[in-house]
Amino acid sequence: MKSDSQMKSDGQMSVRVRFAPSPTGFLHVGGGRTGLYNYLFARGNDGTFILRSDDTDAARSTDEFRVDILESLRWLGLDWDEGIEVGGPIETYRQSERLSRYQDVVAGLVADGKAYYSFATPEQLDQFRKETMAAGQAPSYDGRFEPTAEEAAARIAAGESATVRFAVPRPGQTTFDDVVRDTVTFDHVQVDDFVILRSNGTPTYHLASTVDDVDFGITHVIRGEDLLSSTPKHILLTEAMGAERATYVHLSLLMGPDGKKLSKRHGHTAIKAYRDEGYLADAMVNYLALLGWSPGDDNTVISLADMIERFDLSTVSKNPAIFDTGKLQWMNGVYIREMSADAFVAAVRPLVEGDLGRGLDDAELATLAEIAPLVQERAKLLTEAPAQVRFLFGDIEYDETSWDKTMTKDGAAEAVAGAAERLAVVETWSVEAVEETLRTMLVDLELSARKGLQPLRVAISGSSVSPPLFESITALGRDRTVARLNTAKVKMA
RNA sequence: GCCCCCAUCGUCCAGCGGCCUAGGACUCCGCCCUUUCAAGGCGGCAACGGGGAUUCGAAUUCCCCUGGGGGCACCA
Repeated sequence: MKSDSQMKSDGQMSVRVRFAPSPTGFLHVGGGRTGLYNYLFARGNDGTFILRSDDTDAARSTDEFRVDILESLRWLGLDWDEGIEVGGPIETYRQSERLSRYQDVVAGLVADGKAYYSFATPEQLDQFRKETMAAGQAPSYDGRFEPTAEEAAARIAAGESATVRFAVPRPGQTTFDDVVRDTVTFDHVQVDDFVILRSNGTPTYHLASTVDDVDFGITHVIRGEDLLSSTPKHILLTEAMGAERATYVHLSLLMGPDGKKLSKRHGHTAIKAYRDEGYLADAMVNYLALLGWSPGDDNTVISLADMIERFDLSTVSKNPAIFDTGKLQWMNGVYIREMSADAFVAAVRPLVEGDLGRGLDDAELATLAEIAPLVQERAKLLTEAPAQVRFLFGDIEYDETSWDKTMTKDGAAEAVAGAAERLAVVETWSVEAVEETLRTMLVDLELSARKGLQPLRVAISGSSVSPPLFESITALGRDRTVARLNTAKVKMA
């Protein structure tokens, strides 16, 4: 099955991994992490990262989800070498387009006696499961209600519909060495004779996924722990096809802050929701990588290149990690501060324009660039930026609490009036000149920095919280600064 | 009910028989810096789930218990 092209020059089988989401939902953070681990492993081992669409469930798959998954992956920067939209040696990477291949495999399995037509009714199966469970046994269906092969063939020939089930060999057991979980064994009495082909002729997940892993030459199946107990089915199928089993790697699942399975009620689970909230892809990737893996030393902020170099599947943690946005937020702040001012302006500009409801002209863009470094230091999320720079581009509203807290204090009126007067006549408008002017004023008026400067902040920005004052005033410009000071002065009188 | 997996600070990780009076990061709390808010610096609180066993020695190995998670579909 494995072709020569998959062999590296040193004779080692080259790594081929796949990320195979099904378009029945948005790409969520757990999926993102699984994709990332596949990506890191492939990149670090000179391997091939494949994106496949496990869309055998036509009823639940939608184009909206298909698009979301691709966009989310691209946003994260997890580019794939083969698969959806980029193509490769396989004709198609969509399972919905490989139906005949699955049907052929199933036909072969039936011919070999490794699978059989099943006519058991849902009611029969239901009752069987109830009874075996009540009897303290595993509710695994073993084909006990099925007719003989000859009879089955006759009924099929007569046009009756049936599912096809894989005949799990019993007694028996399947053991495999999972890279993160070590040796795992399942007794076949725990494994159901699972359906591989539905009565409508479409394959189930187990069949399609296994056939594809074999056909695509997947060497390492890296996926969520929810599939751990399905692995015997996949191994049995693989070997029934005469193929060699892949190496399995089951990643623990992501939990919500309450330790329960991560779900909507914990907040956003969709990757793109984080983008929209103002998270940076780099921060997200860094955070996700550390949820279950560490580079081994004390580093927590680590570049993608370093991650690739140091990532090691065998050191991935076995225990489920809680997805906690607190640390993600901190990390996002770190990444925002690391951005170049240009990159930051580019990222934040649409947000600012959206907030203003209009575009920024060149002069305003220059102002934004000027203040950008100061905003970067104060933002944990890109989406916080608009509120911080709003006073530079639009009309201000006074925050009531801020006003009451500062403008009614002793010296506030004098400071505002004095600043208006002095700033109006500053010769060269610069941060240094503004600072010098105002500091001189503080001395002249015998005001502390707190008493003399805070009122100015409220006057020009509307709030007692803003980027640093001298820079803000400088960026605002002389005319508007003086106008705002005068407006405040009138309001205070 | 049955099977499988997991178990170190509130959270994410380090630790792979002695280097552990258990280390780092986030959070939280002090202090410093300071025109606000941040950022930064310094310091602090905080954990090996319980019980056996092995061993000269156990967070590290084994067993049991407890707790958490996953699975048992014509979903993936």
